[in-house]
Amino acid sequence: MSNHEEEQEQQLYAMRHSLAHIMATAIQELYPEVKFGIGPVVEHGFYYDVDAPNPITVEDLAKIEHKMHEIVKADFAFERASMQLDEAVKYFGNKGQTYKVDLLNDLKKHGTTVAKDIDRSQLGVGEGAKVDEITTYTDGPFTDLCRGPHVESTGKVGAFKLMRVSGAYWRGNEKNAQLQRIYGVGFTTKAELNQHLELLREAEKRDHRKLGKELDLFVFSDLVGGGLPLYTPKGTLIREELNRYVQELRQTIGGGFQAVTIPHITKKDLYEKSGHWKKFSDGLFKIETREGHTFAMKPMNCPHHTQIYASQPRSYRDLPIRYRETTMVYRDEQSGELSGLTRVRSITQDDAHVFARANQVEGEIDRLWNVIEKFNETFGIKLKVRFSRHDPENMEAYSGSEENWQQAEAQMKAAIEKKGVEYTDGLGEAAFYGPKVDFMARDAFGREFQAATIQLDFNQPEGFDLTCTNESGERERIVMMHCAVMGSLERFMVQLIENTAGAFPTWLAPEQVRLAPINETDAILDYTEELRIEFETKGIRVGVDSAPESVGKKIRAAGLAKVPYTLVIGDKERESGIVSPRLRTGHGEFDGSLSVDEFAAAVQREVAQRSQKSTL
RNA sequence: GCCGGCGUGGCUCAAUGGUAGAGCAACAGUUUUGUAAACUGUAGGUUACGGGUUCGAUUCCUGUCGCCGGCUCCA
Repeated sequence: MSNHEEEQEQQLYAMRHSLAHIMATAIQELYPEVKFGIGPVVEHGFYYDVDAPNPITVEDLAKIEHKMHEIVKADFAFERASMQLDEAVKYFGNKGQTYKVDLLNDLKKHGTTVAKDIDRSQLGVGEGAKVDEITTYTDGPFTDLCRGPHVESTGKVGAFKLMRVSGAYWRGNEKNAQLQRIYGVGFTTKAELNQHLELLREAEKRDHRKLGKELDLFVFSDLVGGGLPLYTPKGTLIREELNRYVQELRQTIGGGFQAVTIPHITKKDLYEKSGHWKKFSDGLFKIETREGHTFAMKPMNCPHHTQIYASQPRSYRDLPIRYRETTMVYRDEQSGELSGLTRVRSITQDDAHVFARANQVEGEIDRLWNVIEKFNETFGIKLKVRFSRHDPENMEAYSGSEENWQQAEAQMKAAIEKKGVEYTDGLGEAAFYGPKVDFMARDAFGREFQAATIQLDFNQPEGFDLTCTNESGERERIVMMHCAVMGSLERFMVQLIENTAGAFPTWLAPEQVRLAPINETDAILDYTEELRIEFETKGIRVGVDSAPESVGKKIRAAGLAKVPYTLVIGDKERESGIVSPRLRTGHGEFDGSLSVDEFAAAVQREVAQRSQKSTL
C-alpha cells in the first residue's frame, strides 16, 4: 500500500469512527435515557451498541439518520480532552452511563493487558499506555470515552446510511444484558456509498438460498425441520460430481486414501472417550434405546475411524494409513444459528483421517494442502489461510497439556511457513483436540466462514491409545490428521453457487445441453429424440424442451436455467447433421456451426478437463 | 438460545376489521414458430399453524413453528 493509500485508509477510518459518535450524538438528543456501550469501526462502516428503554425500531433509524444530518450540518468540532481514570468513572457515573463505567472499572482492575483490542480503542487508551488517564472526545452536546482518531469536525464525514438494528450481548457474553446494535455504512463520497449499496443488491441475486430454489438444487421442508436441506436430483448430481473430483485428487496427489464406511449412530461411550461428550454434549442429537441405553447421532467421524485403525496392531511400515469417507454428521445447532446451507444440522463432510507417525506430519499436511489448493484452483476460488491455534489463557477449553500444544503448533506452523503463503493468526480458534489450518471463504455478502480444514490431533490418539509398532519393536504413539477439502458439501455449494451465480461449469451443470425443437412436427421431434439418445449415450446430460412454444421463449427458458449449451433443432439441422450451439451468456465466444459429433466431442472434452469456460 | 423484523397460490408481489387480486409458472385450446417472453381460456389460497377479542379476523392480541438480520456458539 502506498503512503497515499494508507493516508486515505486512515482518513476513512476516522470518518467512520466519527460517524459512530455522530450517531450516538443523534441518539442521545432523540432519546436522552439511552445508555451507550461501544461504537467501533467495522468493514464498510460502523456500529454503536445502545441500551434504550424503548427498543429502537427500523422506523427510528430514519429519525436518527435525519438527526445525524443536522449534526453534520452544525459542523461541531471534535474536541479531545484527558481525564484521570477516577474522575472519568465519576463523570460517566453521574451521566448514568453504566456501561462506560463498567469498561473503566475493568480497565482499572486489569490494566490494558486484558482489554481486547476493540475495547482499548473505546477506552481512550493506547496500546501499552499507562492506565491512570483516559481521553474523551466531545462533539457538540455529546462526550464519549474514546481513543480517537476523529475527523476535525462533524461536517467532514462523507456519505453514510444507517442499515439495520440487531441484538448484541454486552461485551460479547451471552450472560450479560443484550443491547441493540445499530449498523451504518460510511464512505468518502456519495458515489462510493451508492456503489456499495449496488453491490449489496447484486449480492442478493447471487444468494445461494435464492438460486438454490430457482435452479431447483435443494429445498427445506417445515415437516423435516430447519437446517435439514433436501437435495433434488439436480443438487444431488452436483454433490456427487464434486465429491468424485475431491476423491480423484486425494488419489492422485493426496497420497492415496482408502474408503471406509461407518454407521451414523453410536453408543455415548465412544464420545466420552474422545472427549466430545464433555465438550459438545448440548450439540449432540441423543437417542434413548428401548433398553435404556443412550446413543447419539454422529456429530463427527473421527472417533469411529479410530476404531477401524485400532482394530488390529499396526506396523510403522504401514503408516501413514489414510481413510476417507464422505458422509453426513448431525449437530443440534441452535435455531438462530441456522442459515441456508452455510449452517445446517445435517452436514455432509468430505472427511478424511490420516494416522501417521510424528515425523510424517509435515509431509502429510503438504499433500493435503495440495489437494485443497488444486481443487479450489479449478473453480478460481481463493481462500484465506488461518492458523487456528489454542489460547493458553483458556486451557479449560482444550484437551492435552500446554507442552503438547506447543509442539503440535510448532509442527503445524512449520508446515504453513514452508508453503510460503500469507496467513492470519487464529488465536483461540483451534479445535479442542488440536491446531488447524483453516481455509476461510466468504459468502456473497462478505460474511466469512470456514471451508477447507487440515487439523492436527494428538489428543484422540492418546484417548484411544492409538499406536504402531516401531523399528525397535516398541509401541509408539501416533498422531492423527483430519482433513476436509470442501469443508462440507453444503459450504462448498454456497461458494460454488455464489461465485458462479448459478452458471455452473459444464462438468457440474445438471443439464449440459438443451435441445429446442423448432416445432412439434413428427420429423423434427423424431430427429430431436435421435439426438437426445446420441448425446445421452455419450454421457452428456441433455434435456429437451418440446413445449408448444416459440423458439424465442425456449431460448429464454434455457438461459434462465443457465444451461451451458442450447441447440435449436429444425429442418436445417435435420438435413445437414450440423448444429449451431448457443452458449450461455459469459460461457464463451463461439458463434458458428459444427457437426453433431464434433460438438459432442467438444462437450466431452470440456467435461474431462473440468474447464470453467467453453472450449469451443 | 437471545434481540429485532417477517410469514398472502409453485414463484414475485397487491389488498382489506366485512368471506383475497395480478403477473410468471402449471394445465387446456388456437398458432407450428429460427436464437431471451405468441394468443385465449381453466384451475390453483382455511392468507404458516393453534388460541383469544369481535356480530364478523387474513388484518388486532397471544402462543407455536419457520424464515431473515445480528449476537452467542461452531468438533
